[in-house]
Amino acid sequence: MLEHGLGGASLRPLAKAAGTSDRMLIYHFGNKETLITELLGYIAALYSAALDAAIGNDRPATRQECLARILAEGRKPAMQAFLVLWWEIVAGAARGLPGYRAAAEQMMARQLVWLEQQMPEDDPDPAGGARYLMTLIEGTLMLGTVGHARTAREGLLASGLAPT
Amino acid sequence: MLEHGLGGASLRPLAKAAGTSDRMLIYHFGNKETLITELLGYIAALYSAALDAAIGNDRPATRQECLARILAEGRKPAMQAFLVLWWEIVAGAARGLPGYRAAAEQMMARQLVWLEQQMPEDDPDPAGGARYLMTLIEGTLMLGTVGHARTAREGLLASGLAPT
DNA sequence: GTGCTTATGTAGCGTTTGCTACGGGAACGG
DNA sequence: CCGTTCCCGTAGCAAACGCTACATAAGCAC
Repeated sequence: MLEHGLGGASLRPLAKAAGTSDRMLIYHFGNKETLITELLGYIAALYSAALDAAIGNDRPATRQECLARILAEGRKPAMQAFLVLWWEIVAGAARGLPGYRAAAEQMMARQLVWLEQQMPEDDPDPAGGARYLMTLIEGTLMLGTVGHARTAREGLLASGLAPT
Repeated sequence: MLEHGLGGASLRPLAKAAGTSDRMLIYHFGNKETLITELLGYIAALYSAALDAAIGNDRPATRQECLARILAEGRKPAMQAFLVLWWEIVAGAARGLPGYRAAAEQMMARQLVWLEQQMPEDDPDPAGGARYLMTLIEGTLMLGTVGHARTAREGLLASGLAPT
């Protein structure tokens, strides 16, 4: 799925990659639309599980360190491949395709509670701070995928949240 | 184009919307791929022109006001329709489709210089500040399109850059 | 053993895809 | 007037699309 894309993928190559036939995909899911929808739900759950697995038992001491850790997480190759799918989900949500919006919303909500848990223990405003960091993170990720990683880095640097 | 999408659109409905036939599209552009590529370039230029037109001669007094103005600009219906296309471009850039990355990079670079010009006159660090605001803006836009506008707003509020 | 449900392969349906072959009309240069 | 070039319509190609019809096993209930 990661290499074929979500909406643009057709049943036959997808089925071949899964080791079955297009006939079986339709048999199990009824039609392509519900296939995609259920797949989006699966991906969202998978993402939740990945977040749970990535939760460290040592909290960062500062927001800056918190941000640095998360961005380092996002630079891992596994996450990189996932990001390609993520932007397709965002695009689908923007276009109003069924299921995309719900999946994206769920994943962001999950990421938010994860971020709140990862905030420094003595943070004066964990809830607001998590939302602030989240906005910065998503902006950084987007700028990174369009070749403006440097812009984002310099922005964070100027904000005082610079990941050294 | 705005309603048919970029990559997912097929020649015939596209041509019909443009008042010609698919035959003509191929005649003028050679094939679909260069059609899309040139269209991306055109969109990037169009975006640049829109930014030029939106440049006010009165600079905002504070970063906060600067951010508020830009986000208000992004909430206009015309921009809303354009955003749908934008996320498709980001997704294409992430997937490595030809032309997408270049177009996205160009548009972001253009937006950056625009933002620098729009920074408060007495700002201590216009370059860094613009990059910081840009990261926040893109994060806010993304969260907005997946139904988390509230999250972004609360984040900006907690950051002290709250648009009232 | 006889039904019945579940799972899967083969073949193909009708449509859409990007693209091409062919031909004709309009404009223009000689 | 003739040839060339540009422009565009009609028709259609081979491939791929989502999906269906049909046959066929395998397992399980009785």
